Amino acid sequence: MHCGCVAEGAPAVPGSSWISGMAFPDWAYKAESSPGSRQIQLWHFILELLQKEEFHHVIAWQQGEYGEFVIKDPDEVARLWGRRKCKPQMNYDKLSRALRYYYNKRILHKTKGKRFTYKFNFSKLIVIHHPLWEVRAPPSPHLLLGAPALFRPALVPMGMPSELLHSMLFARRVGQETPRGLPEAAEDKKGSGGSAPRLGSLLAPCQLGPCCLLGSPQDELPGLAAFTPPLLPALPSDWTRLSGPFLPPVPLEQPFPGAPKPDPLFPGPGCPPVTHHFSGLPLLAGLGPGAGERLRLLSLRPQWLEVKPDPLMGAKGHPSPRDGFSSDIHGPKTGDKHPASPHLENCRAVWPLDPP
DNA sequence: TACGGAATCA
DNA sequence: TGATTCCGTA
Repeated sequence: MHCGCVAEGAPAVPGSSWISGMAFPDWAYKAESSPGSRQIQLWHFILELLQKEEFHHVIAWQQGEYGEFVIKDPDEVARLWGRRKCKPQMNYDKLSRALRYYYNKRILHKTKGKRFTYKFNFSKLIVIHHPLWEVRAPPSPHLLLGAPALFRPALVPMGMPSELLHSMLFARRVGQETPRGLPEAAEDKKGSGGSAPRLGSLLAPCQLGPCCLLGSPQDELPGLAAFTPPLLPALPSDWTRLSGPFLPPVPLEQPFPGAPKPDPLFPGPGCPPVTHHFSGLPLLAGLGPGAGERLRLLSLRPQWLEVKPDPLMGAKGHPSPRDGFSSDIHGPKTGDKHPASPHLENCRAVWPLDPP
């Protein structure tokens, strides 16, 4: 599908739920799952709408419920989605069918009893796509999403509260801009393939594909490979044990030379053909209220590292087998053979695809 | 309103 | 693979 679509500037609305500093990983655009196609996925589109203040009248986060959102105007959301996908016949019935497919994937679930209300399972979104992160890059806590060590499954038990992970994801509210970029990974169902998605793939001029971005100033990012984060002091190898802020201070928004200007939000009527080359840097959504503040509380030894019984997990903190991977909790492999470097271009993360 | 099967498409 | 479309059922 090709659309001559577009992005528009992000709402620079103070106090809005917009949280930048968050990047969607490549798998959000099914680069690996659908070779040759990098169309936006519905759940991501939903996130995009949610992060935009101007769409809060049609869809918005449910106050007090992390990851839960309400479609206030189903028809309008469907219309927007149809517009994005150049499917003028789209309606809520069809859109909701697509949403229901996310139930099985546990990306989303329905909030029973609440009309047009769904809830994201952020831990699934992030973790299930990265079941065996093996990072060949130094742990870089200042690169929240570029710090796979923080998100390797071993550190993110499936029982980890979604809202906590959610909080971790939206780092900007900590008050610091963080170079963004979430490592790519294969779809959870793709076990083989041998592809090794890497951090640092370049963004194309159209980051989400013209069709795929609502846009924001933060969207004006070059590829990670082209982005050199500010130099930061090397961390001690046992930084994960340290207490203190979850993220070291990082200078605010870096200028990104050559970054494309945001485009209009949606494709024109003709939906002209466009080649999509998004490689993983659109911004991840907004979030529920208070998450940013919660993030402040995160330390380098987050509470969830302490194994707690979880309804979804066994008493030992293991997830049910259907979660597909071990939840063994151990610290990040620091040190390894890779010299620490604050430069993203040195942060080539390679992880195997999902286990069978 | 919500769910999910089935066929189909790109 | 991720929808899209249609439809029967609850």
